[in-house]
Amino acid sequence: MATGRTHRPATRSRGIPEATVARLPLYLRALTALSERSVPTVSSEELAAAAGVNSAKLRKDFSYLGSYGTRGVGYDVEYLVYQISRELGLTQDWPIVMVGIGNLGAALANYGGFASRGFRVAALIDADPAMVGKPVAGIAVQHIDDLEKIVDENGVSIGVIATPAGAAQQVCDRLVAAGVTSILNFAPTVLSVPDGVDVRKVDLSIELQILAFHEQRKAGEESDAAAVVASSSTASGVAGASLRDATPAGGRKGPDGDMPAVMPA
Amino acid sequence: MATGRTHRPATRSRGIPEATVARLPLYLRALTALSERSVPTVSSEELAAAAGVNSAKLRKDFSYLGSYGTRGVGYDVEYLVYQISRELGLTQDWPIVMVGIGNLGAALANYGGFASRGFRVAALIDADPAMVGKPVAGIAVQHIDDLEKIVDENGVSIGVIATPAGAAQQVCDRLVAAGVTSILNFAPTVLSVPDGVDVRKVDLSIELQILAFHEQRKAGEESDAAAVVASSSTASGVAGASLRDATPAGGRKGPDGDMPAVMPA
DNA sequence: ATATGTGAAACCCTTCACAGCT
DNA sequence: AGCTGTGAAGGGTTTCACATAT
Repeated sequence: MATGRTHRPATRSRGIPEATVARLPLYLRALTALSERSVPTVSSEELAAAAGVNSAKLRKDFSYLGSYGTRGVGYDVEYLVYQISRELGLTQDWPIVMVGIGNLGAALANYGGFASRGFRVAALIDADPAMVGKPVAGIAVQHIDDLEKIVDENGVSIGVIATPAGAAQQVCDRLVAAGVTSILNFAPTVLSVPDGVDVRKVDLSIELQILAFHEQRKAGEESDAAAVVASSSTASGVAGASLRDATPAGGRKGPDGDMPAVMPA
Repeated sequence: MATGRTHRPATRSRGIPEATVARLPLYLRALTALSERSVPTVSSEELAAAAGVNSAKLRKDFSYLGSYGTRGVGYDVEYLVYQISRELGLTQDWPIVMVGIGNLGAALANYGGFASRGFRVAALIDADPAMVGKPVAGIAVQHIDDLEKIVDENGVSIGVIATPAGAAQQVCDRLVAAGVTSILNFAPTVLSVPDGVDVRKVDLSIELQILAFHEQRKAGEESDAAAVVASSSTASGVAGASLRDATPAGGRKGPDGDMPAVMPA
C-alpha cells in the first residue's frame, strides 16, 4: 500500500449519497434564481422542473438533508438556500489556485461563476516566465516555482489544473504534496492521487464523444437518410431493434465491421 | 406530449449501458497512447490502470462490444482502437458549431482536443456584431442571424453553447429548430429540449461545489483541530430560531445549524 | 385539499469469482 | 499458466405509491 490510488476515493460522505450531492448545486442555482425574484416558497414539483429533475428524486434528495419542507405548502426558498449552501460548505470561503494560464486557464479565471459562490481565486500560476506578472482577470500570474509557498500561505485546499496533458500529473503531485486535497482537472489525462484526495475531471473531448455515440445511433435509427429533420421521433415504445444485432453472435468477434485497410488518424 | 422534456433523454443506447459509453473515450485515449508507443497488446489489468478504472469493470465494458480479446494474451491495441472508434462514431467526421465566442468560447475553439478526434469546427457564431468577421482559432466568426443557414449547409448535428446563461435557452431552441440533435452546454442553465435531443452539460462551478462538499467533510473528520481557519462558527449549539419568520418551525428539522442572522451572499 | 417524506419495488452499475479458452 | 468473458452477488440510485402532516 501507500501507493497512489487512481480515482475518486468516494469519501464516504456521512449519509448523503454521492448522486444527491452532485445535484445539490443544481437545486441551489434554481433556488437562488427564485430567491432573486422574491418567490417565498416552491413545491417539489416546481423546483424539480426548474432544476431539470423529477420531483420524487428531489424530495428524496432533500430528505437526506432533513425535513425542510412543509406538507401541503412546499419549501421555503430562503431557508433551503441557506441549508443547501451550508451542506455544500459554501458558507465559508474557499481559496483556490489555478495552474496553467493558457487559453483555457485564462478563460476560466475570467469566468465569474467562481467568485459568485464561495470560491476565491487566490492565485494564478504558470510555468512560462513570459506569463509571470501579467494580470489575468485582475490577478498577476505567479511562477510555478512558488507553488508550495502560495498554497501554504493562502491555506489552499482546492486546486484547478488547466495545463497541457503532459504537465498535469507533475503539477498534481506538487499540489498534493503542498497540501491540496481536492483537484479539478481540465487536462485530458488520468491523474493518480493518494487516498484522501478527490479528483474531478472535466474533459470536453470526452463529452463530445459521448454525444457522437448517441448521434450515430440516432442516424442509424432513422429510415436511412442522414438528415434528421427537426421533429422528435418520440418512439415511446421500446422501438429501436433496427439493423445491427447486439449479441456478439455465437461464433466470434463483435457485431460487424472489421479492420479497415487504413486506420483513422 | 409536444412539451419539451427537460434533460438527458437517455437514448436507450441499444445494449451498451450509458456508464460504459461514458468510459469508452477514456479507454480510447489510453489505447491511443499505447498505439503511439507501438505497444502491440495490453492486458485488461494494464489498460485499466492506464484508464483509471478497475480491470473487472473494463472487461465487462468490453464484453458489451464483443469478444475482442484473446484469453491468455490480452487485447490487440490497434484492433481495439478501431473498434471503439467505430462504436463511438468517430470514424466519421462530425461538423460542429459553437455559439458564443467570448472568453470561454474562444478558449474552447482554440483547444485542440476537438479536431484531433473526428470533430471539425464548422463555424463559430456570436451575437455581437463587433465579433463578426474576426478570426478565432483561424475561423472567421459569423453572426447568429445566419445560424439556421450555417447548420443546414454544413449538415451540423452537434452544437456547443458557450453563451451567457441568459441567452442559452434561446440559442438552444434555434439550434434544435435548425436540426441539431446533440448539444454540449457550457452555460450555467438547465436547457429544455424536445425528446430525441441529447444535452450534456459542463459546469465548472458545480464541479467545484461538489469538491467543496467533500473538502468540508474532510476538515470536519480531522481530530478536532480546526484545519480550515477563518471558519464561520455556525452557531454550534442549537441556536434559537433566530429572526426570519422564514423558519418553517415544526417537528424534526435537520441535523444542525439554523438560519444565521446574516445570509451569506 | 394539497404536497411532503419515505418504505418498497425496480433498475442500473460494480465487483466478485471462476469457468473456459489460448 | 495466464487472461478473458461472464453469471451471480452486492450496492447504489431512481421511481412508485401512499401514509402523514398542515
